[in-house]
Amino acid sequence: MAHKSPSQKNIREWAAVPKIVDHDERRLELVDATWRIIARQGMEGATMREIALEAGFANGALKPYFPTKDTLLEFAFGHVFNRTNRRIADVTGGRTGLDALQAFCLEVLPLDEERINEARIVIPFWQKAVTDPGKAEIHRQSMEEWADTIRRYLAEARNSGDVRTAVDDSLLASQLLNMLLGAQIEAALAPPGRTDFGHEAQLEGYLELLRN
Amino acid sequence: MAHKSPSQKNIREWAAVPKIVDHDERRLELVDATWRIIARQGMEGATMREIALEAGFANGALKPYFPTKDTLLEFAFGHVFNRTNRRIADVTGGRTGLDALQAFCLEVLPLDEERINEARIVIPFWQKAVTDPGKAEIHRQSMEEWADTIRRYLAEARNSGDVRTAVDDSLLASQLLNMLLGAQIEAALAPPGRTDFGHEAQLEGYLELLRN
DNA sequence: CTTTATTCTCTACAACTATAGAAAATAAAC
DNA sequence: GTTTATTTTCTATAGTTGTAGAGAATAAAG
Repeated sequence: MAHKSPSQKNIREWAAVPKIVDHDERRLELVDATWRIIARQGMEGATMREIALEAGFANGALKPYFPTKDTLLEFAFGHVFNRTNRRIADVTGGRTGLDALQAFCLEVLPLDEERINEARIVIPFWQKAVTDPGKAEIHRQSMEEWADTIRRYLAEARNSGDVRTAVDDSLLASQLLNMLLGAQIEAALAPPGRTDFGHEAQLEGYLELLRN
Repeated sequence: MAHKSPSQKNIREWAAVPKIVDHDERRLELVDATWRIIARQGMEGATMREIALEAGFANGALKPYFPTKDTLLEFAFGHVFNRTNRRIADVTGGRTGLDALQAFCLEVLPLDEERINEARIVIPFWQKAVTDPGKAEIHRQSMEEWADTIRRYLAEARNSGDVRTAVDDSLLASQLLNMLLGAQIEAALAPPGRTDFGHEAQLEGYLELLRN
């Protein structure tokens, strides 16, 4: 515990109180700078110095907020995940069945510049995860959650008669999940500026397969 | 040109001829060592010193065979690609239609330890490709070739009546390709030792979707 | 102004990197 | 043995990295 409680700020009754920065907010600022660097220069450019510079600080200013680089990266990756999941929750709220499934996929697919950038961030994360069991576990858990979600929507779609294929739902969920991951790679490796990969049509086509 | 022609060795008529190593073969040795290091310790462990050690040499011994690290890595990545494509050619030879398509996919999927290791290598490659247009182009071209192959098999399968779905073949090819890429990620991030991810069943299920 | 706690800059450092190149080891031919 | 061309080791170098920590800058309160 290096910096008191991060959430309750400016609570001090007796004396000089020059505390200005909200540590949580600052952490998010730094994560945002990190995010920008990785998207622009790739993981190799994401040095502590470069991140600090991007955030408008000098070399050592990150230390009080992230004791180590790995802490910063872990936080940054987690933040992207959380944001994606929040967007998913927003978009699928109220929907069910194939409709919800489509909304879910459209939110995960790299369909605009922002989400293509996220794809450019998730690939370095995967590389780290290859040799970092902790990060691999984060990924595994996220994917399991997503698979559960997909299976739930598929079950609803079967009840309503929208999905009629004889293929097992668990297989379908795995297929769809892998398709979504593959789409990240395609988008992340494309030359900057490209935003159309036909992923919507690809998704439509897949959902069509499920209806038969 | 640092080391004469690499292919024609031991051709010398007049005097002392102590040349022993076949440069091409040595390059493959070094690439193999690199491959092992990346699979075991990840990309971060693949330093020139570590690679040399793994190959049984000292620090500077790689220089005559690969003038720079990037040369070595590019060659190593290319070698994995070529080997995969050679295996694909072996396995699909003589087959057509859905049969060939299945064989193709089963060869690309990470179904055994060796191909899971290849998945652990392709992810670092992807990360490099995110900021290295040259490597991205290698990937793009490979994927285009694979997509062509898949489309050819799909066309054959339609002619024979095996594939009857109304969904366009190009969309199907993209779907399948992305599924294959996603499977690489799943396998590469799994804890070492796991070899069964249900990818065969996933593939069977997808081919079943195409038949309807 | 002074006091005081916080925030940030700046310099320093040890570890590690790719790479270069001199020198030693090597092994065939004589 | 000597000669000779190749191969490999070894040491050196310049650059970069994450991290540490002293000190300066900062800003509110008295």
